[in-house]
Amino acid sequence: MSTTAEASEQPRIPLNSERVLHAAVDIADEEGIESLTMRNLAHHLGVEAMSLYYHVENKAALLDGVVDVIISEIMEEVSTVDSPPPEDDWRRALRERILAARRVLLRHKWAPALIEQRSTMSPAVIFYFEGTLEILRRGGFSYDLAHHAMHALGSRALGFTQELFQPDDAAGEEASEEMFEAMADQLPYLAGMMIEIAHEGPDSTLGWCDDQTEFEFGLDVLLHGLESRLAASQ
Amino acid sequence: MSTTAEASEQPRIPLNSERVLHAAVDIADEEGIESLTMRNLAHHLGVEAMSLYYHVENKAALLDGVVDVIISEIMEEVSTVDSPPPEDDWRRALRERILAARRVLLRHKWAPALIEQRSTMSPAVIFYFEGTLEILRRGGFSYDLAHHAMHALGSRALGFTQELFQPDDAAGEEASEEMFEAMADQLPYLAGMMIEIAHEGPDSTLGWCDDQTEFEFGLDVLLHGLESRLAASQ
DNA sequence: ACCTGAACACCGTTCAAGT
DNA sequence: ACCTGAACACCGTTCAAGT
Repeated sequence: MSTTAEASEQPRIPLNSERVLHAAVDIADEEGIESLTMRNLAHHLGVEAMSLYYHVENKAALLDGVVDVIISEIMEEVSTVDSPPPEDDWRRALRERILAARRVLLRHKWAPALIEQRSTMSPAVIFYFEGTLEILRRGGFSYDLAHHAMHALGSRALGFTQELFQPDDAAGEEASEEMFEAMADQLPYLAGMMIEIAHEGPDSTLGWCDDQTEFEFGLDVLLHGLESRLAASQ
Repeated sequence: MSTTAEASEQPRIPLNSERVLHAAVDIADEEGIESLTMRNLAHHLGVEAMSLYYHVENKAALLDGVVDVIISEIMEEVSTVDSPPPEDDWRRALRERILAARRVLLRHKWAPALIEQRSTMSPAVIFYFEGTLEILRRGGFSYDLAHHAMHALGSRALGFTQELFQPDDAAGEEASEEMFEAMADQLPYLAGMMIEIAHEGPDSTLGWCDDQTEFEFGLDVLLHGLESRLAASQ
């Protein structure tokens, strides 16, 4: 799948932008997004770096294309869930849509940061939000309230939220804990929380993003709050 | 303030890490974060690039230091607001704290992305969250619920949320609109929303982040939702 | 103690050239 | 139509050396 193409005698299959983009996703998945360089990508495809520019305008366009691949994957995943019609239960329909999107991002942990970074107004992203808006409208939201709701959801609508501290390796976690202990006497509330809450191991699922239960808690708080607004508007 | 130090006959004031970090913030403010390179930073300080490594371990440490400068500025701003004691009105106290933090980020629009990117568990960040947790506790939250609440707030607790599409220049906006119009017939809900909602000009305040009214809407929805949870827990 | 110059290993990208 | 090689203008960083 992602084996580096070796110099072989077989006639070379010509590249196309689709193959380039999927190879880019594979590299990000397996080696991390920081390894996604033009030179490394070319190497994986058994080609010189400069050849990529025939299929992709530049690196920025490559990254936009990668985001599109991920969003397309999200669209596919979202289309497989069979929620109740939004007229019956918009809250459940929206919730399941968002959790489906999240499932895809769990397979590509580097993707949330990239999606935010590039804030791409691509067709794929637009279509995704069209579907989200449809649920809200069919659930009874005015355009105005639906618009606010989508802003309030923010990146959560796509299945992720950037969590502040989430050490990405064990070393980082250890360092944080040491620092924390050194300051514990000046941090009565945090210290109290640490004592009371069983720090239940590495449940974090989306890299430096939140883990599943926290994501669902925050999502449900928002959905509940939005429901109040909807009720007040009707 | 940020003028490049010229070759002058005055005896050179020796650098220190504080001056380095503040110069770095100035560069990010005035030239954009992408202009914050070791070489450019050194040039602004009238020094060779290699000199910086005497005061800062490497670029990663520089960026962590820059984040700390911003968080310190937030701490200062937050300390100037005189909210009611959280025992009387935790919701207002928390709201005003968050909006104060946001005011600082509006002065450093590049900062939210950097803060997320580096997810630094620095003393400054920890102290900020200690203060947030204090409000929740004194407002009646259990440690467990307060913990969930802080996750639910996420980066909003620091005064920002990363909005998905927010074109950063006029050209980008125009391009998006063209694309949108080309697809309008396949996007009935988004098209309907566009028609109904007056697209009230460039109100966006935090770069590709949300504008002030949307931020407050989302914040209030969350605070309301959290209040429900609190009431249910008491 | 503080700063420098040359050099290295990387980037993305251009341009003219090959098949 | 598709790919390449050499070169350019950048990065962050090392290391040995200067004052």
